[in-house]
Amino acid sequence: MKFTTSEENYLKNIYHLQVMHDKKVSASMLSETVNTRAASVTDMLKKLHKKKLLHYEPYKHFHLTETGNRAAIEIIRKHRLWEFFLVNILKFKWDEVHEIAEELEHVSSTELVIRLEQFLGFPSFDPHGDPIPNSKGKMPEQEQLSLEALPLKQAATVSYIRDQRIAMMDILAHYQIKIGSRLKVIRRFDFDESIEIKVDKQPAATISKQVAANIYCTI
Amino acid sequence: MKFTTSEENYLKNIYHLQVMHDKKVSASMLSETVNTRAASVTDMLKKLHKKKLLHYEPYKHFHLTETGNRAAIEIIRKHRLWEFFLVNILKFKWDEVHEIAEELEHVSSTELVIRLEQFLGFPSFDPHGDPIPNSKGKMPEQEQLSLEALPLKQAATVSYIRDQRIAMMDILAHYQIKIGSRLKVIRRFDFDESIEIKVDKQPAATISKQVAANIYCTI
DNA sequence: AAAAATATTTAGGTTTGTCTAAATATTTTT
DNA sequence: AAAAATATTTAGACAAACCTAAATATTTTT
Repeated sequence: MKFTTSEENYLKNIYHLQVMHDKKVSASMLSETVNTRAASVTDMLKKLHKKKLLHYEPYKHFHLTETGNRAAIEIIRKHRLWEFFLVNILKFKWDEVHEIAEELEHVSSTELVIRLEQFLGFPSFDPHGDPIPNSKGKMPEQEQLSLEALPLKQAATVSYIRDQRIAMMDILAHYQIKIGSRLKVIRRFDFDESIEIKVDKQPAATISKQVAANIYCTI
Repeated sequence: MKFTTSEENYLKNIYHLQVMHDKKVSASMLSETVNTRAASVTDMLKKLHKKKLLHYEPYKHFHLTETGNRAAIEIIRKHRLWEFFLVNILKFKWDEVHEIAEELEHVSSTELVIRLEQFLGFPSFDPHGDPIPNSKGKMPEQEQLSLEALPLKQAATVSYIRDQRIAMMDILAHYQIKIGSRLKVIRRFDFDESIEIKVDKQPAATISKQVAANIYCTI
């Protein structure tokens, strides 16, 4: 199926909002992300509904159909592959590529995307660390970063502990860190490479390099 | 200046028609190449005129202004660079890339084009042999092909005669071939590698391989 | 549970780029 | 040079995607 640029932008943004807000997407949220007045959003929601891309009833929350979801993922796939291309092949900086990829993602050829992906070596993550779905729409497993590698202030979810011996578990219990905890690195101290972190709603705490190196998380 | 996709397509097509028909471009010709009814073409001509991209007066022939010309060349430049990319990097066949390049040429970032060109090694000709203008809009010298290499039915202009001895000149005079003649190869005979050509408005004629090899032309 | 605030939709417009049909110019033929 | 043919423009519509203002639903507050 082929879509207009506008339809594609709506699909993509609905998808992102769904992921971020647990399927509960409202017209006003969408209105903000697509930078368009609510009344216009309503028009488009009806259009997407008529095309069976969206489950939608007036005044209710809405969400993508299976077809809509698949279409959104294809657009996101293109966006991220182009970002990868722009940064890794054309040597743009990672913060310069978003706008350009916003245009490139609407180029329609499927064959182009397949060949581009192949040329790039089937990358799994784009330069911002976002996963690149494969041609079947499957997202790769989230990349895991140790706390040593996690960028400052980047919120993350603890997903894996490498050294699982009791001594390590004691420390984790002490700081109340567990799989699923949300945390961010606030500061790194050069002297001993210790790092200050904030876990969930607790006050900030400082952990050693050895501990940090064993905690992995996903962004 | 930024243009809509539609404006860009008109600019590009006017440019091509101008080159092919010596500045004498008519609305009906354009109507054919942009695949749009004449009435719609008129609308766009007025719009381009108002934007000072086109010299235009009702019922008269029209031609691009300097600004319009420059814009058209920039679009053509993008088209040809992308074609080069598609064929030489993504390994498409040369006859598969036109449509895709028609979309890519409208991606607006100037920086993208510059980096793409650099990545590709500043190519001078696209996979179809068409010249790629540089970032200042200058076309490289046309690639010259001998009649032996000229694709069947490809219209070309005679630009150079390698062997300029009298015997050769006699032959050329006989066939009324001179620098600037328009010709195309109609047929190649396997037996003696002679080729049938059509020069200007004359009836078809057949020339030997030796003669063909000495006539160079540009597409 | 009523009032107030907020969210969403409807109604009626606008712009861009297209269309058809009719009017008008220009060019070609006789 | 008049008639016929062809090319171009004008007039009036339409779809897509947006807008504002007003009407209507829903949610939150009191």
